[in-house]
Amino acid sequence: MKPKYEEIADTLRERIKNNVYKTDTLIPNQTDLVKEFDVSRMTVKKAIGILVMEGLLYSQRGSGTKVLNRSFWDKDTSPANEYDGLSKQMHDRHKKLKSQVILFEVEFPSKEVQERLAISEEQPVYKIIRLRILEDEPFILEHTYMPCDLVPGLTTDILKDSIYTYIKEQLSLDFAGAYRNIQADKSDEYDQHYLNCKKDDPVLEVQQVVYSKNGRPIEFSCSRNRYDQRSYSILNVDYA
Amino acid sequence: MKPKYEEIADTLRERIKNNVYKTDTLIPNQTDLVKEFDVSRMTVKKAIGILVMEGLLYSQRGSGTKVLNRSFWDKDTSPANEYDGLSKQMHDRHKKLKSQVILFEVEFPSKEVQERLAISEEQPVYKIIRLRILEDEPFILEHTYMPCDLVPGLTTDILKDSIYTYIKEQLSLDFAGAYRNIQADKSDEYDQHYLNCKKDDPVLEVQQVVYSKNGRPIEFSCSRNRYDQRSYSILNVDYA
DNA sequence: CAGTGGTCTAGACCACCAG
DNA sequence: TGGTGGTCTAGACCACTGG
Repeated sequence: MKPKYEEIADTLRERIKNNVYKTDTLIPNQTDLVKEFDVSRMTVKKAIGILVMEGLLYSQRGSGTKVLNRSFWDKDTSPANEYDGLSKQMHDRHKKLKSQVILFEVEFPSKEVQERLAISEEQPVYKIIRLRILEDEPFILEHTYMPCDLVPGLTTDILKDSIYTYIKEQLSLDFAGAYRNIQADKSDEYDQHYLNCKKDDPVLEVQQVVYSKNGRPIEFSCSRNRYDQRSYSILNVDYA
Repeated sequence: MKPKYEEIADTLRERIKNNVYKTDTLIPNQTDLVKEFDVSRMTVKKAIGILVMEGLLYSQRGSGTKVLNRSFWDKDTSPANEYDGLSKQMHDRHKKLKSQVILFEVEFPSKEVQERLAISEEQPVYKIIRLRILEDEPFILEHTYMPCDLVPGLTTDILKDSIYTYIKEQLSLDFAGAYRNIQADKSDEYDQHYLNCKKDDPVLEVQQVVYSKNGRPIEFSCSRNRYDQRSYSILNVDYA
């Protein structure tokens, strides 16, 4: 059962997308929305707060809540605050994503992996290297580590499809959040070979640790992105 | 006057920093905090929500609210969701930052700048190029555009110091949020000259648009960062 | 000035996790 | 089963914006 404020947020989001609430106009005030949805004002406000965070609305005390023009971001960039997996992201954009499994094995974790996944050296981890191919062009070279006990039953078939879908739907594990670090780097021979890039092409490296809702890190990964194919975007709003 | 929930959030943050609430232990439950601060539970919850967003606390229904171990992020990375300006960020870390003004002029905006700053072609903008030097090493080459009418009275002296301090303290303008895009790029001759980097060194490029609280974009800038000196970090939490 | 959103209260019920 | 945090209400007062 979804909370009411999420339902309301979904409804409002839909209205913005369908131009029921037009860009640069004010949406109905909170008292009217209270009447329409028959909830208390705190609930309406919380729903609006979500859309403010998403950059769709902007509230100003004294004047009202305005629909923002979001058109010019949302291009080919990846929102750096989503971590639902590449498969879903590309599926939503109707892009064709394939994954080539380069390596899939089990090992004891190195010092760094132990730290990132907060596990001991005796807890085995999957080590996965995948090449993600977008519209038949090499795109991202992805090194992933996951604790075996948290993600049992992984197979090559799953890796070719979507790990995240498997985790969510088969294992019923939810994500609580993620920590990411983004930097530029020179490409090494490995990158050049798989990403099919030139010797002096840089790569965009994204390291991330994803946490599951029970508090344990579920994934540590390092993505080497073709510099000309991928960029990250971040929207930041001073919470209202 | 700060809202109560911010005051409480500050207090709790302080306690975490001072180890009054220790890592991996539970903080007092919300009913106890209600008694201590003599506020309603909604207010306590909102305060906790802020710290959850900051990655300091983790709440779980049924068990309590735990202090997280934040130690291993927060190194030399820059949080990608702060935009208080480099001067403040480095001052907070006790790093010595200097700025060399390479260009400071006024012009009519190009098509791209018009779009980003949401202004017409007749509204003049400042065009600023600064080299930011950290601990006597070139660090970032920064191209900035700002609408003249929003930021009147800019001088070279201000540019050498901190634009953001000037905007906040002298002009009393507050920021509402920012939008950023991060990507890797090859360095051009301009970068190589000023950042003192090699021909095959990549750069990390960050474009950003900062919005003021009245809703207007106040800055459009493009930072070219030395790839070996700077990375961005993002913490993402599914709002609780 | 009227109207807006921001904060806050004092309750209530519910979903979830532990022992 | 007892205790936790998550949601929600029906009010209230305040701060700010705009005419």
